[in-house]
Amino acid sequence: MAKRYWLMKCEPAAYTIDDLERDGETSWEGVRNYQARNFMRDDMQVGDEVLFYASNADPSGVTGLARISRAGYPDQFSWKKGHKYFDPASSKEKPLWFMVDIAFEKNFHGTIPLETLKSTKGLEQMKVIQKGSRLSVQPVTKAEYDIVVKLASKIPRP
DNA sequence: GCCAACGTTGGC
DNA sequence: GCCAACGTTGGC
Repeated sequence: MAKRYWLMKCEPAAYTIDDLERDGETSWEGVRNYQARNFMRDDMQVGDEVLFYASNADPSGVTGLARISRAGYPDQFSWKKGHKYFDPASSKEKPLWFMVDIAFEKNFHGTIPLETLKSTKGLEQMKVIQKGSRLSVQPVTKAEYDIVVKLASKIPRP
């Protein structure tokens, strides 16, 4: 299957691209949205490219790149009683939720703000710029991905 | 911190 | 199966 492209959101309070750079790789558990789960369970493949998006940030926007390093597998936190991601509807035998692993690829050392994404030609269809879009895992096209990577080169070096 | 938009739940 | 109530997301 051809390589796919994704955008994954995370609040800086929970995890940042700096954390991923330090860790090298991380698991992406805790997604509790069916649409997002389906993408992780059914469509994400090792090697797919990821735009790392910081939500609820100042400013919110894309802060780096990652790559899928493990395709969808059951979110074991969903059946750990007492865990914040516990869901009684999920079990080892019948997992309800899924997760993937992602590997660090690039730290922009800056942010491509949402506002820039909104005003950039070719990105008009991106879900993340639609008002009220809450999907935390969403597909992007190769063209969109390439445009965002190009925008990253314009972020001034720290 | 506010609040609009969204997804989910549950009563009927 | 509808829809009001609720909890959450996320921009500002």
